Amino acid sequence: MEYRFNEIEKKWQNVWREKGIFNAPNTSSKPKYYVLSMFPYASGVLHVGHASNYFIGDVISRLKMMEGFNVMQPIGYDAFGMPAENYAIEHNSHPRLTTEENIAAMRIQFDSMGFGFDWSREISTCRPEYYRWGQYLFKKLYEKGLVYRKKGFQNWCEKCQTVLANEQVEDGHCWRCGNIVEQKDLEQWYFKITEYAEELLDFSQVIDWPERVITMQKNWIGRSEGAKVDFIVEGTNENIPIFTTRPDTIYGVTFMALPPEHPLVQKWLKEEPDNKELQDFCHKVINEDKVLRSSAETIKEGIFSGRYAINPFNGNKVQIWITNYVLMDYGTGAVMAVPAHDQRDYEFAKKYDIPIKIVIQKPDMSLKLEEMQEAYIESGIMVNSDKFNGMDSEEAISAITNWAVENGWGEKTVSYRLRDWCISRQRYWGNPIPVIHCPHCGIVLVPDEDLPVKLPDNVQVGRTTRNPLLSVPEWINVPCPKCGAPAKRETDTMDTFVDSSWYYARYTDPKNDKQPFSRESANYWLPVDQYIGGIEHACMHLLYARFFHKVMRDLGWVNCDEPFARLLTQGMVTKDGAKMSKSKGNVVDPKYIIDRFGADTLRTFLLFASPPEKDVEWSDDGIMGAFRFLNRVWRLIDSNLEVIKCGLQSTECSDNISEEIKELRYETHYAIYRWREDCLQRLQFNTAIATCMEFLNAIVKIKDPGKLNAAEQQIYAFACITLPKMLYPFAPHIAEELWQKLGNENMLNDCGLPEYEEQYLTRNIVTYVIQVNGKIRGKLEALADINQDELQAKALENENVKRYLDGLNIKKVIVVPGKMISIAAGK
RNA sequence: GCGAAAGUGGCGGAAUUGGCAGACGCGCUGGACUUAGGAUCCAGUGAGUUAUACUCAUAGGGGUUCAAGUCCCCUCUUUCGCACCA
Repeated sequence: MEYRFNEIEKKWQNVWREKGIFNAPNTSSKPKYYVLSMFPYASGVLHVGHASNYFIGDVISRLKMMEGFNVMQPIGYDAFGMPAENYAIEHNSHPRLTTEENIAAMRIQFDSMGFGFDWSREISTCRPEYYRWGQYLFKKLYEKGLVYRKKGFQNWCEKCQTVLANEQVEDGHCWRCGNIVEQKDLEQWYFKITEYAEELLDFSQVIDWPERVITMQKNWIGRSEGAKVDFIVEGTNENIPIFTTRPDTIYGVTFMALPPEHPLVQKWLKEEPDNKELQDFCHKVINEDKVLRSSAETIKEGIFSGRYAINPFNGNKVQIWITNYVLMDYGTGAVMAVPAHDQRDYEFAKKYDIPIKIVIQKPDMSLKLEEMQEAYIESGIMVNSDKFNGMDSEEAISAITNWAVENGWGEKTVSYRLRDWCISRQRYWGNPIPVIHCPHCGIVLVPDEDLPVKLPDNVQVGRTTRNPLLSVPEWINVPCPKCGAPAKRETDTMDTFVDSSWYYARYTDPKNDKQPFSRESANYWLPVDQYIGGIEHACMHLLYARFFHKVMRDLGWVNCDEPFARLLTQGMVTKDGAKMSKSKGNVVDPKYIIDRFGADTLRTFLLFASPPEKDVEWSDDGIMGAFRFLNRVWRLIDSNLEVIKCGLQSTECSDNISEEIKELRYETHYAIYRWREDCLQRLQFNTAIATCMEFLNAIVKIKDPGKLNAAEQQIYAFACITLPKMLYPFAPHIAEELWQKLGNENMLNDCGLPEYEEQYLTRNIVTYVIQVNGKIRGKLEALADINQDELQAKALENENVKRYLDGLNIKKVIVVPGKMISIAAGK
């Protein structure tokens, strides 16, 4: 019978569904294992690139089931957001409809690929049953003081008509549409992720995260230790706190640098409305592109404020400059400028003829002001620094900080590059922020019993460039929940990254309508044992989710410290060297492949082509290779069915076994051994599949199994029945079919992992390589347990070896048991 | 500029602790067979050389070692991340 993949795949997909084998119970005698692949955006189409991500999770999930775990592998949809809204606009429809249509289409696609998802846990972030709890979480965060509103200059994408978080700005462009990001002064909602900065730097509770992701997050959070020091504005009692990582250079301060956004500068602007130069400069800088402005290549500019600050350490009076190179939202938003020892300050001082003062000398004291071409930023010996002179500058950092603390001028502090997370978006298709603005009571949270704040349906998306919610007065105008006075709903919706920051926890209890999830479910399943997703989320989703998880822990909802114990960042599928994408027109539709070769072929090819974390280049020829392989497996078992079944029943234990079959027995157990290493220890599925192929080649070498004696048939049958087991995680349909054909009544997820026997992992005859002075000069076959002297003697008898030893004295012989004999010889 | 990872046949990729470099697959070459298929089976396939023998070969150069793709030093290239964060 030929390999009818279409029939087989449908058959088993139905069986799996009917038996519900992938529906994980929330209680079990088995240990739990939670496998999760980052949920897809509800775009309606899965190309093979998406599919390959989920195949990795599916392999792990099936392996863990075989291993005896209670495995949960849920799936859902990230369904809010601009692409869905834009898609609806293009199709002149409503995102609710188009999104649900998309989800239905994706479900069919997922099913056709044979995924073992627990469909009973399916979620979609755009459904009120889900987003209701996102609003509830927002309220909890608000109550904990982790939510605030702030007016300020924001990343704004004109095309998407919304603000963007810093993480969503890539090289000055919108991460979604590529439009140039502008600055707009807006009042926005923030989550205080910085409150958790220190803990987010701690990765001690994750097991197997790629070092790369950890480094990226650490850099993104950007912890700097330093000091805060107060400088007083001369003649006033106004204080300018500065943050510096180099307190050792404080005697070298020759000016102060403030950004135009600094509150003091803003105050001076009000005091001097007629100072045109000052007004113009500040206005110009504030409106400059933020990204451009914060680029190292931008020319530093500034204007003297006419005011002076007093250095508390020496009483020196220094000019206060307003500049374009200081950022308001880092540190204290003010810099003590030390041109001699900071390159940026140096450039600025040179340009505006501000004095430069050396306070750190090179160890050889060779630093001269006249010869300086750039700032000396290394450590050295303290000079011109009063009582600290002669001290090593590294030591001076703490000495000077302590001195400031003792005198009440400053303190030791830590600054982070990480900014608070701006979560408001001026778009319709997102989770409404559950807030009502009352003219009397101010910001009022929507009471729990009124949740969810549902998105109004009667919205014409695309009619206006403004937030469509602004055009629904019956939705906006509500009585204040506190005082009953006419009030207005918040029209901002939440960043979709909020929705995806806690979905992994919702899966543990997806139908709960009393709370986001029960503690029991969450604590049973969490943390996610294996998370799988793209590296592009290193500083976005993965950081946000860790933040949310820690907040939920502090709310007492979950016990563990981290959401994702192990993380695998999978590579993408490329075609013609580029990432598959609709815009590039290089997508491959899985349906096309499945119709022609089956899902098992698609899975096998993608998993075989490269290790999971590396990119895979799409190859039509590669598909053929995988297809051929599965056909060979099919033919082997299908055409030897009777012999195998007979062998399986045999209990013959005679020693009358040919060398050929002994070799097969060795190959079988060795294949199992390697497969287990690759699958369970290294998660290297490409080599696990290669092992399956080699194993098949080894079995096929036995030409006429019908002629084997009973003992041999038993070994042969064991090999043949092991192959479907090994194939199951990768090509589950064909594996189940062959398993059943061989007379098994259970299912493969339930039959345990293939087991090897230690005694068969060694061959009795081993090939030894003989090296002379590091070069291979011969080989010999010997019994594995041969003694060393005998082996050495045999090696020296080899004709070719003799030739190369001619005229030389043997100096040393090294025997590597079971592998080689290395002879070192010389004159 | 700083940091990290990587560099192996025509291609994708193997090589567990330093122990036969190129597993497995693709492609290619030759052959068999035929039910002419998107077949299948057999043999070969790093380069070089009169070769069952040898030489060279894991980006390049040096080193350690009986033995190096693997360890150490230098150089080059590529990819990724960060890049006025005081």
